[in-house]
Amino acid sequence: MKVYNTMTAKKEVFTPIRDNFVGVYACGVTVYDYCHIGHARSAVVFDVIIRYLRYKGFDVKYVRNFTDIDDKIIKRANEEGLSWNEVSEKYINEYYKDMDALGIERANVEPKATEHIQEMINIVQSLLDKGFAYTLQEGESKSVYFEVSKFPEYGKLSKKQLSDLLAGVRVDVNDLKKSPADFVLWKASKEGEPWWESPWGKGRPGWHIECTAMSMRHIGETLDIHGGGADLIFPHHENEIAQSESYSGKEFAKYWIHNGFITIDKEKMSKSLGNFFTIREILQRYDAEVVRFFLLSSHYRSPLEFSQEQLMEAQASLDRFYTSMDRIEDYIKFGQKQKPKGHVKEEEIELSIKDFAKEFERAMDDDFNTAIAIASFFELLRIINRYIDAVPPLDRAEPILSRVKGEISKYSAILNIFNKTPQQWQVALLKTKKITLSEAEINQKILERKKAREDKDYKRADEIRKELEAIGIVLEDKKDSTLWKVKL
RNA sequence: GGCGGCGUACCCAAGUGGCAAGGGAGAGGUCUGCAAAACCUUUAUCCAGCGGUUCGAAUCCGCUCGCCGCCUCCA
Repeated sequence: MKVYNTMTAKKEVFTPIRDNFVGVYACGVTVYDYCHIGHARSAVVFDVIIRYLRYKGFDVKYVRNFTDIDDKIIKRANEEGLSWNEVSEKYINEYYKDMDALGIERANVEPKATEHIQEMINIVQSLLDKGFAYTLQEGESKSVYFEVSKFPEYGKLSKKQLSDLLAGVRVDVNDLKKSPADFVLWKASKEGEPWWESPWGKGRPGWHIECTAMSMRHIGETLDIHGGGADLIFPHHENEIAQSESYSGKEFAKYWIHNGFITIDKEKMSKSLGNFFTIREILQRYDAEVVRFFLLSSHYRSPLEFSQEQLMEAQASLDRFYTSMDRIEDYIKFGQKQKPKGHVKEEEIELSIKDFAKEFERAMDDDFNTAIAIASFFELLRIINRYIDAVPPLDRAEPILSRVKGEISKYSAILNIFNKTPQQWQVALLKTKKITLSEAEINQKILERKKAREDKDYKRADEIRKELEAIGIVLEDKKDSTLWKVKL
């Protein structure tokens, strides 16, 4: 299995540090607002990576944190007249609502920064003791800064030269830091801000230190995989490396995995540009599976352009998938009603199933290429459709089609898409398309039309078809039944 | 300004040295009471442009053009 490592800028063979154990730490979210589709991408990407690592037999410990104290949370609390922890608690709950809807599995540990204050203080103290950090008096208390020049490898992840960084930096006149590139480990708290007691007086943690404290406590001093959005490479992960490696004297993480951005009109989606969509507003109009499919339909490192058209396409692809699945189920249920039209050998289907599994793994082994993994499902379905078209005898077709279903559900569990029944998919569409007609009512209409057709009252039958189509339901007549589908 | 990435058909999107995956859309056909689905055929002699390396390049190298990201909080 190969994984692209931001540190080396190459795909590398993946080998865990400790036998079969894989410790993964992914930077989660700062909980001060609703999550947007960019957060969803990161969450879905790492969800699939974790699922695949487990499928490969690794013993994965997945840690994903919540940053529950920082400037934005404090600001939000002041705006809403709440305490900082009421804000963080609220948005953690909202986070779970969105992520659960998207089928994101919970991490093994989901630690909060504020539950690790003591660990952070210990690390900061140690960095001071070792001479990597210094204090500055700020008001009543002191802040602690990491002195970047003490870490010669600074910039190795983001491929930046310290001198270049300093050249471009905006100098704050009030800044007493030894160097503008130095970053805060522990912040002296200002009047009215939340604080914790520390050797430096009342203060709160800097942003980066929490990840060092939490990853070391829950995994160890060296992580197998550290991940997050590409925007975290600098400065967040760079700073984490500096403080962690200075503290432990060990490599902080073996593999660095970063997902690309969601763009809108080619520009990065961001709060400041105001061009973002929250997960929940998208889920109003599209089923969560559509969103997941969309997010996995391109490689995780590529930029991904978000638009209505993209979501519609994802929806159409899923519909095609479920239509084929329905056909398979239908064949198993009703079997052969016509004379065989060809002679597709079952051995060939066996082979195709094996090819599908191989192709899926080959794709995922190559830096989690979900785009190809998804394509492999469609390739298999095309072959199965062709097989069913040949009208094979049921005694031969039933076992092989059941196997196809089994294989599909085995691999779809890794992506956590393609896992509904065709029926559930259509019901999900009724909901997102805001069609108020119930399944029972639709079936009633179908029954009525069936009678009309039996009486050769095609005029009435067509009326019913048109009536349903007007509210967004299309009918497909099959040999033994009529299938209803939501018009896309 | 420094560093990095991207540019593949009408649209989305794989492919990183050996005849250009997959999905959507379009066209023609088979099937069908009608319709749909499905299947078959078809849609890039070519991968931003120009040059080079090679028996051979979308894939490697150089230059040019265009777009984007990071350098400040950010998934």
